[in-house]
Amino acid sequence: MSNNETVDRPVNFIRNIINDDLANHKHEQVHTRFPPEPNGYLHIGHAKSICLNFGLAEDYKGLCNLRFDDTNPAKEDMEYVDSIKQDVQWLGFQWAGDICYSSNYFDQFYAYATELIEKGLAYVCFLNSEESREYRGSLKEPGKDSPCRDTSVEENLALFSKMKNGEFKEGECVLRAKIDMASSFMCMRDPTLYRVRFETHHQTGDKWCIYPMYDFAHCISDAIEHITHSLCTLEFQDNRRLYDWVLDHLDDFSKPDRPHQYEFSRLNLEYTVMSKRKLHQLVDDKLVEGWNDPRMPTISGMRRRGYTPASIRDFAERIGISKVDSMTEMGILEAAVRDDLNKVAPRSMAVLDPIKLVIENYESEPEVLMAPIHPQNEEMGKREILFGREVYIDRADFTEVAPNGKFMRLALDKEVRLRNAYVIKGVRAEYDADGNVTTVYCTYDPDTHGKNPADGRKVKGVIHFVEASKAIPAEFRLYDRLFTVENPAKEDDFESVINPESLTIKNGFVEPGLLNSEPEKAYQFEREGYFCRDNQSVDKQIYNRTVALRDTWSAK
RNA sequence: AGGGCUGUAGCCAAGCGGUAAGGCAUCUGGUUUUGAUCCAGUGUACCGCAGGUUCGAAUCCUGCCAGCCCUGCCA
Repeated sequence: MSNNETVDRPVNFIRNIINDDLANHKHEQVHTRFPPEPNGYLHIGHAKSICLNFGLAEDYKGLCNLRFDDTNPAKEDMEYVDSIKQDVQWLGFQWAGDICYSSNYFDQFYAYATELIEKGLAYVCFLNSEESREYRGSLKEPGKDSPCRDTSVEENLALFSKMKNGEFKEGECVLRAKIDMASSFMCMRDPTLYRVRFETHHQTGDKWCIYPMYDFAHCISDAIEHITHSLCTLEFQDNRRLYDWVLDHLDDFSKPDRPHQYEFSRLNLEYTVMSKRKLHQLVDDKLVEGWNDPRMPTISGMRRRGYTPASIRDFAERIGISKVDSMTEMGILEAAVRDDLNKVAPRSMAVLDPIKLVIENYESEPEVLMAPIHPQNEEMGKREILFGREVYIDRADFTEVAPNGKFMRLALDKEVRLRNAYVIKGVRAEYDADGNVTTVYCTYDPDTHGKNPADGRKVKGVIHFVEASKAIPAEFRLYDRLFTVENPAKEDDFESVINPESLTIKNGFVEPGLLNSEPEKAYQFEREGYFCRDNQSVDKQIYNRTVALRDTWSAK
């Protein structure tokens, strides 16, 4: 690659392979693909693969296809193809040309299967699934040949044609590759290439009643699309032998520039699950609101929660690509969002757990004050906030007697600054029957807006507030990890280890300026965290907390 | 004697025979009208273990140990 055109990315073993392939002119242009099966929603693990495949294509000025690996109509649905397209685009990537479907190649797969039969490399097998399993042998013992293994080419051709024409029932027979029943790779013990399924396919309707298996379809799809580097996760390492076998035995593809498969480790994130099966189960069992529940590791859930495409791409870059079976800390993801949001999120003030604060020496009507939208970025401008005799502050920001000299919040007879406004001093507090503070009374120093007290006294603490008369009531949804253990997938019953406090709802107030806040748009509620308006309840004032601010204090 | 992979600081991850990058986390200072940000500093990593080759090994060889994956007509 030419130096000054490329982005400075962390190196990884796949980039090393590509660099070699380009240097040796094995390929002239990089062509990758992201090949999801449309049988569920995309999650952060898919995002890792998307960023890898599309990122490689971008950096090497190559191409990346979006291909739906839709060879099993029984599990697939258009709902999923639509959401997958949306998620890929939302992440900021554009596929090369039209969307591809493995099902586009059904005619070609059929022809290539026929080629294998003609070469004596595939046969129709009538063993049922139990028999087939017995014949396969075990990890330590070789399998034995199917009685159908010696059927003549002519007979096999006729049989396969009958399969295609619907003359066999589901499960009655399959097309198998004739490889080696004693191979140490289980996937090479005469693997199934085609099975009979009387299913309506979301793309091809009822045209077919036989469908190719992944191992047969995937390598050929890659080859048809001229994919150069076929990247997948570690569990397909053994399957690579079959990938190579199929392409090497087909005249169209047994060439040096055919695609090759390379495997990297999938993403494991602490305190969540990543398998589609488990995610499906959470949705089906109504343990979450849906695929787009903000606690889900799905792209749509994270989008609703307030994660940005940039933060997810940055996360993918931070964790890198390797073959190590690893467990990534949530902290890396959180650091990535905070980094992005800190730069772009307008600041605002919201009180999540309000108590009333009355400023006894403030007699006039509420006044308008100007506050920076971003304290480190003047170009973002200023916003109007209200200040008046009655404001809301957070319950956690007041205590009658400061516990120690390091306490930076409001206490009786102690001064603190109301952010973007004046310095106040606690006078007295009122409590309800349960002993909870209801109202705090204070006085303010009118000469402290935008400046420190003239007499030089230092006021260290700053707390946020919302003026009461015009405050907009709002609901705040605070999210915590979905599970209580680092690796819930290891649990016998992962649902038993769900965090009962993964969602906490608070009712408080936001600034009037947020009346028409946009769903999914990030705000920093100062001292509280990053929030965005919920995209599923736009008529209400509901804010999802994306992530709290980094907290180096409360740990004590 | 099944096979395929992987083992570098708490986590992620460079390194590919010349004497251990970087990020996250941690901790310490400084700045600060967010206990945030920002800035500066902060890690004896017996490079899974044990041998061997070499002037020199995380890097090459041998043996061992640990973890993950493979017996769907799923992908």
